[in-house]
Amino acid sequence: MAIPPAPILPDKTRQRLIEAAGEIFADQGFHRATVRDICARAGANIAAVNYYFGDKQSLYAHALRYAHACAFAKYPADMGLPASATPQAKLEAFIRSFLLRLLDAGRPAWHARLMTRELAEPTPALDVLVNEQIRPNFLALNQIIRDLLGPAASESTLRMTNSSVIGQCLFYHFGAPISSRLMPGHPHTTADVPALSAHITSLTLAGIKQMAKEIEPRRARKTRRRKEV
Amino acid sequence: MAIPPAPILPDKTRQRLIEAAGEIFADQGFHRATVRDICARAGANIAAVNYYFGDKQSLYAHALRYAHACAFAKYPADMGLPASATPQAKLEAFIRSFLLRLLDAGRPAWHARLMTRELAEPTPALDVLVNEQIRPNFLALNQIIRDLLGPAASESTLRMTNSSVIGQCLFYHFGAPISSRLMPGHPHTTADVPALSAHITSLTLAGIKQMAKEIEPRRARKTRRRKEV
DNA sequence: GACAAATCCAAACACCTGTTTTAATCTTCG
DNA sequence: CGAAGATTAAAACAGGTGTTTGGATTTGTC
Repeated sequence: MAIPPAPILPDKTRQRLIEAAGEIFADQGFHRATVRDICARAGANIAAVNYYFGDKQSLYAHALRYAHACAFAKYPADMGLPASATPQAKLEAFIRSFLLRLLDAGRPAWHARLMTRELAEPTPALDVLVNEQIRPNFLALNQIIRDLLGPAASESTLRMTNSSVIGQCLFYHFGAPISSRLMPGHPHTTADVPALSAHITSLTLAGIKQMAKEIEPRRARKTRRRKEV
Repeated sequence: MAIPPAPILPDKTRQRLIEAAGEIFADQGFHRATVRDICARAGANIAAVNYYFGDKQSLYAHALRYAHACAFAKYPADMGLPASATPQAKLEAFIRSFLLRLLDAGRPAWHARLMTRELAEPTPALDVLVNEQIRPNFLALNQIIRDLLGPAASESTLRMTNSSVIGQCLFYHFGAPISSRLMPGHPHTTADVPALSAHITSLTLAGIKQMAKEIEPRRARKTRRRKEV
């Protein structure tokens, strides 16, 4: 279960296969990527993938899980914020870590690209990924937004606001093929993350503030009079 | 250039090939889809794709363009709004038409799925699609948001707000594989579009309003005093 | 150093792919 | 009708795929 956070063990063939697979699956896709290419890049024989993983699909599943674990290890969703932080700060941290994972071009840069492919064509590996890694993250965001919206907000409002946050973040990776064609010369990197996360956070907070206001027009004045911290 | 808006000509092999191709490419992906499957579904011989389109890639390009044209013909971006409508109304129409194109499960339901795959792995066909169909739509949104933000807003603010709108919309199609696993039993259809577009519009407008306020703290009072229509 | 297990290797297997070829059939129209 | 052209059909082609095999090599352990 515990996956090494700094996984540079250049000697182990199995590990080299996982990393080569992540890289090649990410920019070729599952079907176009060939085990021959993967083994060549890993410096291993063609039979190695069968020896260590059984088949190509299983190797893919391992690569996907590994990439995600690396990305979350590098940029944890709470960015080290204490539990006592304000919901606003937590939301900003969530968004920032999300964007960093999506835009980082560092070591496991394939993480986001693998995810994109998984969304275009889900494989069985997605189910375990959602349950093991995505769901806890999702629930954390849910709680942050619930704190901001207040208890009076409906479940559907909560869900939609959730989707708005995630959608805004994802677009900076997903939409890249279109953005780069519409506006060449404006590729996004981790250097842009502070500005992007500030924008998404403030836009979302403004929306949430208005929703909260619309929802509880006849609540006790007291709760409305105290401006949020 | 003009593509028939109601393209049910059951007899023409070429047209049947395009439609079968759109369907199969959409749920198999370019590489996994086989010309044998496509021809079988179209009731044509294997050599037909070579006869009519030259090769598989060219057939794919035709199917992609056709699907997009159908979707925009069914749900035009301005939803029939007059040019004199308020920017707020135009924004709502843009978002609503966007969501309808993404969530419609009607005849060319492959449109959005083909697009998802194109984003995961762009092909040469994406370049012409962006230039012919996506760019005009993008510029229209740009203008709407510029009208809402005011002339003082920076280009980067404009771009980011743009991305926020598109990202929120796209997520309801893109994120479906994850949403359906996180929250089974809440699939989105065109029936949800009014609620979704209302949410996205109001959240975005609240964000824009606040940005406009932050940008021009020392402008002539007159422009700020008149509430927007 | 010797034995056994783990690992690696080159080759072959069985299958599926997009594409082409060659001929048969249908359509069009003088 | 009947020839010219457009369309369809069946089969084969050439290449690439994941996977398996059986033996060589390395590694770990006494």
